[in-house]
Amino acid sequence: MTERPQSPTGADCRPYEVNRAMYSQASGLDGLGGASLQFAHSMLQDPSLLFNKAHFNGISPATHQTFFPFPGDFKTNDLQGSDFAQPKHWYPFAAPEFTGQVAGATAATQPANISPPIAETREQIKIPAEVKTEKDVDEYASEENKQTSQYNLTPGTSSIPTGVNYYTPWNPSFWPGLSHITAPANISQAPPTPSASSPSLSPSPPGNGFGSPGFFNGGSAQNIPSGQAQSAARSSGSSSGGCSDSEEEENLTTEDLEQFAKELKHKRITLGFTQADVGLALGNLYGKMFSQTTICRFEALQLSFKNMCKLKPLLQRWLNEAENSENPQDNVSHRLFFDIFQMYKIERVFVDTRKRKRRTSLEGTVRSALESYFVKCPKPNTLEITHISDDLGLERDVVRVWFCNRRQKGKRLALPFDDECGEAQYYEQSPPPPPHMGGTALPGQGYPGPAHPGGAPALYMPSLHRPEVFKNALHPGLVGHLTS
DNA sequence: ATGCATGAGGC
DNA sequence: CCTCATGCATA
Repeated sequence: MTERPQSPTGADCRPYEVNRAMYSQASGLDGLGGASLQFAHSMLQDPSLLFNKAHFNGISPATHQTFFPFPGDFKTNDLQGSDFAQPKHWYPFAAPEFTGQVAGATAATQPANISPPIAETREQIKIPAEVKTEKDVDEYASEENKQTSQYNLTPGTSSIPTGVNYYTPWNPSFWPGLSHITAPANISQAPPTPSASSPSLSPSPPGNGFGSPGFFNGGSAQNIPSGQAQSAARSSGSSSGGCSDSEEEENLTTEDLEQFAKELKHKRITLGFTQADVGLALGNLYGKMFSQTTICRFEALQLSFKNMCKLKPLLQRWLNEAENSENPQDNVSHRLFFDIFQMYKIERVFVDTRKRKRRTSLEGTVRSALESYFVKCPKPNTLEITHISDDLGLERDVVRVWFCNRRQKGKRLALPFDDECGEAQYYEQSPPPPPHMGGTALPGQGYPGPAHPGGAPALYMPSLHRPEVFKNALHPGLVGHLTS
């Protein structure tokens, strides 16, 4: 009941279709932005497109506006030249994380001229199909209601608003850029206070007038054929230090990485960028963007060595770019980018909304219990998993995933050893090698390289803080009464 | 900053 | 089913 084993396939597709429909319709509407719409649309589907300079440069402010008429207008009306002068409500949903994470956007003042279209939008947006997949959706929601106020992102959940209002806050900070860029002619141009360059537009560095150097540096960035950057990562595999490919074939050591990570973080902050900014910027430079999470992990050295090696050159380059270009113009680009990215996000939200399983939140007790089990057996087999899930009253899959993640985490923390023998073979704690259950020695994706100078987290902390739990965990039968 | 999830490759 | 790289959603 509580679980959503899997999403019903048929239903899943709906959202997609709906969206597509919306877009196409929009493009048909006016002749106004057919091309642009397509452009936008493509990007929405493949964000990487956004990051090619070529594309970007091609967008002129004028063109830009053509974006507006897209999602929101699928309704019909507007778009007549004059209407255009007003803030369009093409933006039905607010992208949540963007607000919170990306640019550290602090919702600030809201350009008066852009009144949050939300309300209107709401009405306009009627999801045609009425998303009947609600059944499922509801289930999701139902259980979630507890604390997931903002989680009701499901289109159709409550029948209404097609999932429009869930994302609470309409965050003005997304749009400040719009007022500037967009309106060459139409929008009465919110005289964005010049300085207002975006009070809220986050990436703006605190003390820096313009905030986004290097975000889109106009010329310097060479664009790398998007696939490359990433393709390499995975396939390269094998040998330890193998962070080959791409252009930078450096043989990085843990130290290098550590140092770079530090440098990156420092400079990044100095320049006024958020982790999310960097992730997006990478997209611009390489056609492959990364999330705040990844950047964060990189800085915290929480990625596998190999992964770090792969990303380092990219970040290095971004850093260079960012340090150099400091022209105001970048600001514009930046904002523009943000806007576009927004759309991308929007669609994603819309779409993903139905697909991704809700995030299970395990209680502390349960976590401890799992931890205990993990100590005993980091790699339980199917049967054991079943057993555990049973015992803890969890979905099997949740348990499985938990172990997967736990193992992964363990490996990440593996520390730097010196010597490139490559793989650090120690596997975190595992004190007494559990004789029975699965093997315990896992290969590991730890770091090779020389140990770090200052403080590296070499050790992994057993995360078991409670003796009691421990006790329970010790039950050979795997079934201890943890919760009681 | 991190927990849980997803998906592509591998066996 | 696992490992890995990643990311959404959260605390």
